[in-house]
Amino acid sequence: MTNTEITRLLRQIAAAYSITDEKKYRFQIIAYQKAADNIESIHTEITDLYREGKLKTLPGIGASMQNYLQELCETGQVKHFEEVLATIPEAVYPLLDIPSFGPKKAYKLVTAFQLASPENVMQDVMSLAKKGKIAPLAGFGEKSQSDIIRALEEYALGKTKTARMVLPYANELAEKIVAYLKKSPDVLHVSPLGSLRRKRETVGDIDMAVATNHPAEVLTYFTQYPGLERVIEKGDRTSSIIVSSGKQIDLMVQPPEAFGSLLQHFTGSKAHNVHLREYALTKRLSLSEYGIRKKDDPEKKLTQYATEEAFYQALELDWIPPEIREDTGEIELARDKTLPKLLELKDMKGDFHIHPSYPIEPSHDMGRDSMETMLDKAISLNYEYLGFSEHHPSTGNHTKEQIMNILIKRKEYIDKLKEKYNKNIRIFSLLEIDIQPNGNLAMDDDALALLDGAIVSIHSGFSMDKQQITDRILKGLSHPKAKILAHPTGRLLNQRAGYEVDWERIFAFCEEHHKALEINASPLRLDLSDILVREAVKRKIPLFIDTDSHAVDQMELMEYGVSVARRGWATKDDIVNALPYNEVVEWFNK
DNA sequence: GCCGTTTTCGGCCCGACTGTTTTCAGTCG
Repeated sequence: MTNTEITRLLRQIAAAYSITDEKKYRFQIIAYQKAADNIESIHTEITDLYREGKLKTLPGIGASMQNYLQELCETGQVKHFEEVLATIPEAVYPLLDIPSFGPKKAYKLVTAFQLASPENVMQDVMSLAKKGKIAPLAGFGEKSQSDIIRALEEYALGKTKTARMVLPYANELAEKIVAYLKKSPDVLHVSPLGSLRRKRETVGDIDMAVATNHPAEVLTYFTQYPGLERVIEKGDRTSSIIVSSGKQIDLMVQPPEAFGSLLQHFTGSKAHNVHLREYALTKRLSLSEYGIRKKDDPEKKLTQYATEEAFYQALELDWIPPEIREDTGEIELARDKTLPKLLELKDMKGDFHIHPSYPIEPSHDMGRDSMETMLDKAISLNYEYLGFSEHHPSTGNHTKEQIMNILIKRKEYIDKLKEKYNKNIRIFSLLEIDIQPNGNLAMDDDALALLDGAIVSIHSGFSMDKQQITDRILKGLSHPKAKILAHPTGRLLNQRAGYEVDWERIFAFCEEHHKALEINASPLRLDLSDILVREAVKRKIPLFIDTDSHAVDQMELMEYGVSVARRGWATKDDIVNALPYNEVVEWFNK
C-alpha cells in the first residue's frame, strides 16, 4: 500500500467520523487529518518505515495509529478502519476528492438519492443536478445546484484538490498579479505568500497579501483582473479568483499597521500556524491575522503588528525563515534562540554541473553555449570557480581510442582556458558519467584519470527495483573518481516520479566513503528533496547545489536549489560549493 | 487520537465566506 493510498484512507476515516458525530469525534477527526498531512509530507514509504521499525518516529502518529498502520502493513487492512468506513455508504468517498465537496454535502446527496455505486456516483450526481433534482433538497438551492455542476465539470477537466504548479510557473503568475495590484493607488504593499513564499517545490494556489487603507476598493480592483475567469468569493477581507489558466489566486488585505500579522498568518504552513497558536496559548495569548489578544484581558484588546519580526518578537521568538515554517522543530529553536543561520544565494561560490557546447559528441543532450560564455556568466555571478561536466562521449558511436582522443583534446582546451581565466575564475574539469545498469561507469579508468572528478548519475533503466537500483548506484559511486551523485532520484516534477532508492544505504555509504549528493537546482527536478536534504545535513553528508545548466541563462536557477537547501535546514558549511576554492580542491583530493 | 520548557491528564488555532438560512452549516485555508 502506498503513502498516497494510506493518506486517502485516513482522510476517509476522518470524513466518516465527521458524518457520524462531528462533536463527539472532533479530536479524532483532527488527529486523523494531521496524521494524513504528516504522511503526505514524508518521502519514505510507510511500508518501509514499518519494516525498519520506525513508525513511531513519525510526528502525529501515536500508539493507536502505529498499531493500525502496523496492521495495515501486515494484513493489507485494518479491522477498526473497516468498521468505521462501513458506517457510511461507500459512494460518499469518491465525492470527497472534488473541491467544494466535504463529508456533509457528499453524505446528504448520497443518502437523499440512495446512490449505491462508488464507480458511478459522479455521473449520478451530475445527472441529478442537471435534472434540477438537487435544488429542492433541504439545505440546497438553485445556486448550490449549479455550483455542483461546475465543480464536477472542473474536476473532470483535472482541477483537483492536489494539482500543483512548478515554481517558475507559479512565480511568473504571481509576478503578473503583483504587477497588476501595484497599479492600484490603494495598494501600499503587496507580497506573494503561502507555499510560494516558503519555496515549496510545487505550489497549489497563489496566495497574495496587500496592505491598504481601502480594503473594499482593493478587493474590487482585484476581481477586475484582466486575466480573470471567474470570482470564487469576495468579502470584506479576502477574495479568491480563478484566472484563465485555471489557477486560483487568494487575496487577503489588512491595514499597514497589521500587515505583519497578515504576512505571518498567510505564509503558513498550516501546521506551523497551528503549533504557533497553541504555543501562544501557553502564554495566554491568542493569535490571528489581525494581531494578538491577551486571553486574560477582559476587553480582549487587539495589539497589531506592522512587521513579521515584531509579531514573532511579541511571542519572544526569533524570526523564522519562511522556508522552514513546517512545524518540524523550528518554533522550539526560535524560542531557544538557536535557529541555524541558513544558506543564502550569495554564499554560493560556484556551480559544478554545467553542460557547455564543447564538441564532445555526447551520450545525451549537449549544451547550447560555449565554455567561455558560461565562464563569463559565472564571473558575473561572482563565482570563484566553475566545473564543466558535459555528458561523456557516447560509447555506442566511438571506439575507446576515439573517446580518449576527444577527452585529451578537451583537457588541452580546458588547460588553455585555465591559463586565460586564471585571474578571474578557477576551473574544474569534470564529466557527467552514466552509471550503467550493471553499476559500471560508462568511461574507462584512463579516461577518468584526465578529470578532477566525476559526477555520476542514472539516465536509463528507471524500472529496476529499489535494492537493484541502490546496488547499481553504490557500485558506480564506489569508483574513486566518482565524487557526486547527480539528480539522485531521477524525478521530474509533475511528469515522472523517479526511481525508488534505499536512502539509508546511500547515506551510510556517502558518510563512510566521502561522497556527495547533489541538490539539482533545476526547478523541474529539485532533488535531493528538502526532507532528504535535512536528513543528509543531520548526518553531515557533503552536498552540492548545481544548476545542471545546458544554456547560460539556466545558471541563474541556482536560487531554486538554494531554496531546497534552506528548506532542508542547510547552512553554508553544509554545501561544498559554498566553500572557498582551496577547500574545494582539498575536498576533491581527499 | 495526540502530546508535554506549566501538564502523563486535560487540553486541543482562528478566522473568512457562501448559500440557505432568520441564526447557521459547510467548506476552506
